[in-house]
Amino acid sequence: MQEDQTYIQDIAQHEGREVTLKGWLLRSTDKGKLQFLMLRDGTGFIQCVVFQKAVSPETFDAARRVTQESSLIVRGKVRKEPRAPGGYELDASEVRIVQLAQDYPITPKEHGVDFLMDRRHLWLRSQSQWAVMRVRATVVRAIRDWLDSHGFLNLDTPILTPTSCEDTTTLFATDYFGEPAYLTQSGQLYNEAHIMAFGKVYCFGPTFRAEKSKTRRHLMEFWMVEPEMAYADLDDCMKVEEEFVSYIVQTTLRERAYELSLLGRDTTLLQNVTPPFPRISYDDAVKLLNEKGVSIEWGEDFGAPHETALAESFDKPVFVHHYPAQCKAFYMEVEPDRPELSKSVDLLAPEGYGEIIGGGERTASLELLERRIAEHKLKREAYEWYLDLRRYGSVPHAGFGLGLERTVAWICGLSHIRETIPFPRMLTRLYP
RNA sequence: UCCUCGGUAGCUCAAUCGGCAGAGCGGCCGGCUGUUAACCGGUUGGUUGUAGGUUCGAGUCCUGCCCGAGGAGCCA
Repeated sequence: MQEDQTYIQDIAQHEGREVTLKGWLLRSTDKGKLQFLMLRDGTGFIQCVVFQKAVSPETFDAARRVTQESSLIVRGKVRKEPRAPGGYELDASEVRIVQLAQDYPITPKEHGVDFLMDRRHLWLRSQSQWAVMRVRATVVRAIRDWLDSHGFLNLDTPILTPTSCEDTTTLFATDYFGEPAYLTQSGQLYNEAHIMAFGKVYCFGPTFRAEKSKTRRHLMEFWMVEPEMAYADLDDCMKVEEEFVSYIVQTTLRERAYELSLLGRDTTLLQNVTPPFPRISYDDAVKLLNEKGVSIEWGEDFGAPHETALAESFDKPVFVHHYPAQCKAFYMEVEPDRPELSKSVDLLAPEGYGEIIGGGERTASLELLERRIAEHKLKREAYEWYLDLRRYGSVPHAGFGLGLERTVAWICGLSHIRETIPFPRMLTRLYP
């Protein structure tokens, strides 16, 4: 039987007491007769101090020999220590090496992206990655908490699908007992079936896009939460989005302040993320961009430089609504007075993080949907079930998709999305 | 897919006009009772991505290929 273990996250409750910590060596400093061991156990970090005079020769020898990322068990007394990182220190009485690691490749010094990505399974042990993953987990929980407590039923959608949800992007194909099947790129269409049965729903899972995108904002496999609401319009959609995103950001700021500080994140702008968010129409956004010298023609979709320039004009996430219908998916509702506009809305994050949400009102009209499917040259027979949703009790409805990794990158202030998921799937990387 | 930049020690990089392959870190040995990516002394460490070519001589110049990074398009 394993002996009792204390977790570093609870260390303050054990001040003055003898505890056993089990973990790995993050780094150490050899001062001769004094050894500093920075121990991590997955829940946190603590410095263990080993004085030669205070311990057995075996323990001191173990403390002197232990290498970076060796697994070890340390017994000692918890002491408040302002000189130590974290404020607490362990006066070690016993150090036992579980396994002595040889030549751990990731040193505390600088490394290149390729080197680290090749060793992603080890890189995850570093402090910065530990902080990011804990933020990610909190963002996931905040997403579920908010939706669960606002009447949304979690109902997941299939990952293997017979057709595309949107016509614009590329699909990963696989063999389904002799038939082609595709990895989902959105749960959207199935969500629309769900709301007609359950009212307000969300799906939350991995989605796949075989786009040959090689940017700081793209992964081939990413996680998306997609809420969808029956009897909701574009305005309802924006209200939900701003409450939802504000809750996610404020919860993370409150619960992950330590992790964000490890990442060196300046949270000043994040404190600002409270409802309401500014709203700008596509028409006005085009005008604003041209005034700012970022030229764009009406009817073009925004690229990364446009999104960045727009977001720079506001100190909060900003809604851009009523994009030209030609820029958006076939199922988008159109504005009755101006049928060239879709009732769509994107949410652009500040600081150049770009679009974190895309969504809007879906068309309730069978006739418009049939026309759009034909215009987009989609296989009509694949969408018969979807058209049924308009035949039997069609209602106005709206929803959106929030990209988890982009949201985490924004909150953490990361320059690339690849660090926001444990094992990113990128254009040229499927390993490890 | 396109544009730009890059590939030299385990890592991060340097190498002048084409002329002896270098440094810091890491590792190893030694020293140090307050280190935070410690410091001090010593030591170890090379098929210069790859295949050709030019040259008395190529890390350096030329051509093909491979790999990576940044950006674009597309999107969350």
